[in-house]
Amino acid sequence: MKKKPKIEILRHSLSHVLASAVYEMLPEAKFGMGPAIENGFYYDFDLPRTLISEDLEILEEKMRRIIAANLKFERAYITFPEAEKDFKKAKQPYKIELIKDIKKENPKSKTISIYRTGNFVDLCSGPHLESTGEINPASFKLTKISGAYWKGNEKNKMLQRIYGVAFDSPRELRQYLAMMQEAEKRDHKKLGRELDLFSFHEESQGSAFWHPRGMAVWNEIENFGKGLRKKHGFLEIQTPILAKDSLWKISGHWDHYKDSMFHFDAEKETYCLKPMDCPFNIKIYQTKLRSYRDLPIRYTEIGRIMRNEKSGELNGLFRARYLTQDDSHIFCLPDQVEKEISVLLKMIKEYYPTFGIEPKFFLSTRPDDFMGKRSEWDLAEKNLANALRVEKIKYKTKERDGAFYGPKIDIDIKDALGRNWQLATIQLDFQMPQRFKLEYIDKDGQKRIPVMIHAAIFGSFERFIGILTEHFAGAFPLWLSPVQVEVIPVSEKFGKYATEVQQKLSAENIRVTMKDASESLGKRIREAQQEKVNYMLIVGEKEMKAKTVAVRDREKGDMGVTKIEKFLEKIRKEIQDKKKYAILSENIRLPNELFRRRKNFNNPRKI
RNA sequence: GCCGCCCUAGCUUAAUGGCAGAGCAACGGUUUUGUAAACCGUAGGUUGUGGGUUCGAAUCCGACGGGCGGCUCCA
Repeated sequence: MKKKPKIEILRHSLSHVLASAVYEMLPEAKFGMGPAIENGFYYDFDLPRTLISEDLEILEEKMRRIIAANLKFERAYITFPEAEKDFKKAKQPYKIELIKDIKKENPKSKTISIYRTGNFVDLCSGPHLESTGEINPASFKLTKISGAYWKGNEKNKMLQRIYGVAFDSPRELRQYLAMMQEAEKRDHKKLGRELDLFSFHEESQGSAFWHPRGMAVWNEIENFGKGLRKKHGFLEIQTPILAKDSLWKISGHWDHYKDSMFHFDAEKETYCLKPMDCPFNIKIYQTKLRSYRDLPIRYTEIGRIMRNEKSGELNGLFRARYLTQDDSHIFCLPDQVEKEISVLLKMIKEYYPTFGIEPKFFLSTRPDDFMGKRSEWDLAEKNLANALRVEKIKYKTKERDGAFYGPKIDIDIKDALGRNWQLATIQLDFQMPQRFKLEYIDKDGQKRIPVMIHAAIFGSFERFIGILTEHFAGAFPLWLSPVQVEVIPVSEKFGKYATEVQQKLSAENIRVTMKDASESLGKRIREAQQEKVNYMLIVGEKEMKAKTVAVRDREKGDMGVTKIEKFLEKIRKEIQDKKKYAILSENIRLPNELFRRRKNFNNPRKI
């Protein structure tokens, strides 16, 4: 068995200490589970009263006292009947349930492990530290209270969960807390407002309103994605947003997702706003008889879809009710599957590095509510795994996380706060073609059923732009930037020349603005910096006479004077290269690194 | 949807049961600026909405709306 890293043992031990402190405060507490997690730990309790945030301070204090008392984590093994008896006596129904579960999973094992510290005893597989004294009392902190369903099941009772963060040293804890504070500054909802990219309104919950500057980013991404698809033989289509329920009944979505589909009745029919594009793509496939020679057919669509996500699940651009997918559907022969998947994987490998984002691959396997035959699923999962192997892609498996109609390869990425979000997805589907009775005429003149592949390269425009905004902390690389250049005349006398410069750039499709001289030069530069404009062109007496511009780089500051044509040439190349700022491109994977760099990098002078 | 927290001007916020106040932004004027905040003034509020408690509510209580952090879900 792999030995657990020390930090994990520390975190796990702290969850035990937390439970012990809760026991001290509320002896009638019923205990759930308390594991170590990334950056810390939590413990679930069924308590006689609701916790408030002051309770966290009290509990922290109690924990510190337990640590100071240097109590031993005493381990003992007792038999299952003994365990059941003891925890029954202690009125711990959740522990009894756990004991029964463990017995069921390990019918051969005779004993079960418990831990004692002071007069608190908990069921726990360990390992823990030797004693509480090994914990540095300044290297952990209780952070939040939330609800959590017992065993993660919505139908079970909701328990109160206490979260804590913990590190080896107080220094690391301080770093982590500071980093989270920094991360809040790059929250896409905040930056979206500050940079005038998009807004949300209570009348249209969960749906972004895109402002002109946000559309600049959107359009660049759209064009980039379309270009990539065109290169790989995809044909663009567009389908409606509305269809009768009959279509969704055939596809199976009605049965699986009726509650989270928007639908309404009109003229004795029920209509649904589309939560998916696939059935519509299928309708286009079905408009003629297809030959094996026609396959693969690769459709791509900017799909505007609506899902009635539960209100508590919404989260800015990351989880929206109205979203826009960069959707693709491939209809192919069974022996073309692996190659098609490979092409999609290649596209993903080509796409993400452009933004300095490293995709993390997951293979999601057959869920419990799957449709179709096990043998088809086994084959589909094998196809996906093979394609991943051929492309030499490292991946992890997400057991039972596939779509109801097929297994999938997902690409996840972390946001500024370290939360994972799914972006790309490739789904292999033998079910929809059967349900919709799709066919093609094979070599031998027989009708056969094609295979369908669903894929999105970056998932949704909304989520992807949200991730990008946080990734770059709003300082977009030139090709994506809402405002690429701002012309700033030193005084009104040079307004005419500044306009001339602006027009010259604008004619080259550069996104350029100009600020007239009603404010001081310093202030206008400051504003442009805050708007994260990539280049400022300052023009005055000297520049006007010599037909030059003084270039100020958003990151590097004053870059000296140059001819307009020369500047144009430089940025044209920078845009073409989709050059990214190295400093900002790696931050998502390296939180500590990020914090250090941000300090140096985002350097508005202290005012 | 569930648990907890939050909502004061466009933004950031002050006032914790007793006159809703400031900074930035906006607008008007003066200034015409050389690389991160010129100066003076004006306007902007049913304190998310609608109830209750109170002599008196931004403040206390419950309802609704919206948001945030979790949970659940994510085709």
